[in-house]
This record gives sequence, structure tokens and C-alpha cells, in this order.
Amino acid sequence: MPTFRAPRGTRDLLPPERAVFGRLEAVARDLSRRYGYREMETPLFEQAAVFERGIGEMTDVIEKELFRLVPRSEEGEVWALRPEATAGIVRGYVQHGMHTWPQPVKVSLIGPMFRYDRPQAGRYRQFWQWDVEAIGDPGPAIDAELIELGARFYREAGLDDVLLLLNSIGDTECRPAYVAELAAYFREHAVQLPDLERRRLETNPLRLLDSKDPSLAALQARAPRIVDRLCPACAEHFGAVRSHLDTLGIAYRLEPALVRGLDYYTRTAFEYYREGAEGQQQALGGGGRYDGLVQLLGGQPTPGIGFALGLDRVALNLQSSGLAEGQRPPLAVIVGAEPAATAERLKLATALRAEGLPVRADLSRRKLGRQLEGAARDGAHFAVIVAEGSENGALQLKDLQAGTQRPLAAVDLARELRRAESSHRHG
RNA sequence: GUGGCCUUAGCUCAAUCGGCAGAGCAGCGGAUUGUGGAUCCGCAGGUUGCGGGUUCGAUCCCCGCAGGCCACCCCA
Repeated sequence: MPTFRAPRGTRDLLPPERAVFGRLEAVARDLSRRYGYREMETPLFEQAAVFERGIGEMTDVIEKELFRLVPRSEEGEVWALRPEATAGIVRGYVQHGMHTWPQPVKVSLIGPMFRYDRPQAGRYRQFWQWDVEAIGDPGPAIDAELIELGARFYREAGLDDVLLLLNSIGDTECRPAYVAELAAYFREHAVQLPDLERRRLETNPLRLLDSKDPSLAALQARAPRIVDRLCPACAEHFGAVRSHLDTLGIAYRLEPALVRGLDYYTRTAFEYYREGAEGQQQALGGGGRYDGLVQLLGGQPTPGIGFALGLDRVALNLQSSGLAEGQRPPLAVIVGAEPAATAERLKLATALRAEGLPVRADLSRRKLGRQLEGAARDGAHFAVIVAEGSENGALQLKDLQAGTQRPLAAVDLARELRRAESSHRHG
């Protein structure tokens, strides 16, 4: 019963787990570089209106999950922690006149997002996303490029069995008519609808499509499908996206019920999905086109597309599949039981670190056997034994993996370790 | 936000019918005072999540709260 603990839905990332995140970030940054997306940052909080207007007042993310910050004075502004990255990035695009940059503006962002949800495994109130946006290109080729980028991330991160779900949800031309038709269809059968679903009929009929309520399954199966109601321009766009994906060899599953939870999406919508072991959150990432968002946030009409991938869920899947690796062990541990030689051990370790070598110094007063035990358990390749008389440079270099040991002069140590390190890396 | 299950040492878990709270791992220290990963011995570590109630007596039964998990809701 600790006095304090991390707030509900948040957690500390301790060294082993933080290392997994670090590796995911490295994969994401490398992919950003290769695909020409440049990293940026936005504030962790914005005026609440940025999210309310961008994401949509009626969405769950805004209606019940937004982390609002209460103003400290009457005239204070209402802020909110960001629940996703796109709205803030687009706000920045408009604010900084990025429409004058070469288009499209391709940016990425890695950082924490916040949603006031009820926590569960893989679902946190503070979670991390890698977000990628291409603003200013109407597609459809950029759609396929971006979708392929997301799929590649999972493979390079170590998850091979991530599915891609794909849909088009139309635009302002064709979606209103479709939504009306869908609402009419469900209204005909309103008696069969549970209360929650009946309310949605008025607020957001699209959501009825991906409700998991089993009593809706039959109705959903016979519901009109947006892909059959796309206007010619949207249909052509969607066809081209699919053909580009085929060209790239990207497999996907058409998912007519995929509608996404944010209002700003138009046309292309997609989700990365993995059948979890049990009860795990299965959506690993998702995204879509948002051709009206820039204008909605005060800019000129500008198309855009992006995705957000959940790093926590990828890490969780890696760990449950036993694919997460631990931290790299030190190359060598400097040991020695003579209190008189402690300064010598410290000095030696400092010199090796200055040479760029990862070494640990055992500065404890434990007996030598314990120190070697610790070094071996660290997974260190070598132990450097500093004994009495080492001041004049006589050391023992012990290969913990081979079990061999030989005397070595201090002046030769860095060179020896470096040589072993490089052959170890490539061997 | 709704419903359900769970909470004992740092971690994973025991504790018979309500009767003095235990083990493994991890940590620390030893094993004829200087050589290792799974050898042996020992030490330390607990207000049994928190607060009430029932009882001679509660880890155990009841209520509330908190946290975790599961299914919804929803999504990353």
C-alpha cells in the first residue's frame, strides 16, 4: 500500500518496457526518414475548441473522453489534453502558413495522447502514438503510400500478422444521402433497437454499423453499404487506392462497417488490426483521409491523410508474443574486491566510457565471487579484474562466455574491448 | 458511463471450518578472509489495497471506497 501511486489509467514505463518503446520509436523514426516525413511537436494541450471542432462534438472522444483542464480564473481559456495528434498538427499547419511550403507537407509526431476512458489492458488514459500526416495531396497514390508505410512499421517492429481493414466513407457529396438512407433503414426497424442504438440513430447513424450488439447483426448484414453509394469521384478515388495497394502487394480486407470514430474523416478509412490472444485491444492503429479538416480549423480547403499507431498496443503484443527484447548488456564489468583499488576501477571505467565503450563499474564492497556473479548475470561479455598492484597497469581480462582469462596491460584494454565488441556485433 | 471477477512480501502465489500469515524468485550476508550464471546456509522484507461492520477472535463473512482485469461503450 504505497502512499502514492500513478493515476488511474497511467503507468510507469520501467527500464525493460521503456526499452521496448525506445526500439519502436527508433523503427518509426527510421521509417519517417525513409519515407520523407519530418518530425514535429505540438503542445500536449490545446484550446478545447481545436478538438471539439476538428474531431466533432458528437463523437465519443469529445463527448465523454476529452481531458478538460478547468480554467483558473473566470476569463481563463478552456484547454484540453490532446486525445489524438491530427487536430493539433492541422492547427499548426494553418497557424504557420504551411500551405506556402512545398505540398504535400509530410510530418510525423511521436508522443503521449490522453483520453478519459475506463482503463483496461492496452487501453490507458495516457498512451503513446506514432502519428503520420500528409497534408496537401488529394491522393489517391499518397493514400496507398501512407497505408503501406503503416503496414511496414508493424513488420519491422516484429509483428507479422497484422491485418489491414479498408473502406471508403465518401465525402460531403455522397455521404449525407447515404447517412439519411441508413438512418431510414434502421428507423424502419427501430423497435428492434436497444435504447443506446436508438439514440445513435439521431446523433450518429454510421455508428450503428460497427456496433457489436448481437441483436443488430442481422440488420447490419442487410444494411445499405457506403461503398455501393459512393459518388463517381469518390468511387474513382477508392478504386485507384485499391489498385495502388494491389500494385504494392498490400493485402487488405474490405470492411464496409469500418466507419472510424472521428468526424473529420472522408473517403479512405483504414485500420490495422490483430487478433489478440484474449481480450486484448485489437485495433493497433488506424487512419484516413480528412479533406475538410484544414478548412474546418480556419485554413483554405486542403486535402490531407494520416494515421496514428498505438505504441502501447504494439508493445503489448510484442510482449505477449515473447518478441520483446531486453536491454543490451554492458560489454564489460570492472570488478575488484580491494577497497584500495576502488579509485582505480572508477578511473578505468571512466576512461573506457570516454572511448565510447559501454561498461559498468562494480563499486560495491562485495567479494569478488559475487561481483563476477553479477557481471555474468548482466550478460556482460567480459570482466576486467582490478587487483592490488593494478595501479601500474596490470589487469586480468576475463572472457565470461569462454571462461578464459589472461593478463592485460591497462593501456591495451580499450583496444582489446573495441576489437571484441565489433567482432561480437558482426558475429 | 454499465455489468462482472479480482487485490496476501519488490514479483509470482500458498494459508484446512473464522483460530499466532508461509514458500519460490529477486535483494543482502556467509560457506577455512581473491574467480561467475541453476551448490549450501542464513538475514531482511507484511497494518493481508483502504475504511467501516459482524464476532471472544477476520486474509477468510457483510457494506463502502480505491486500484487492476474482463465484457460492453469505444478506440490506440
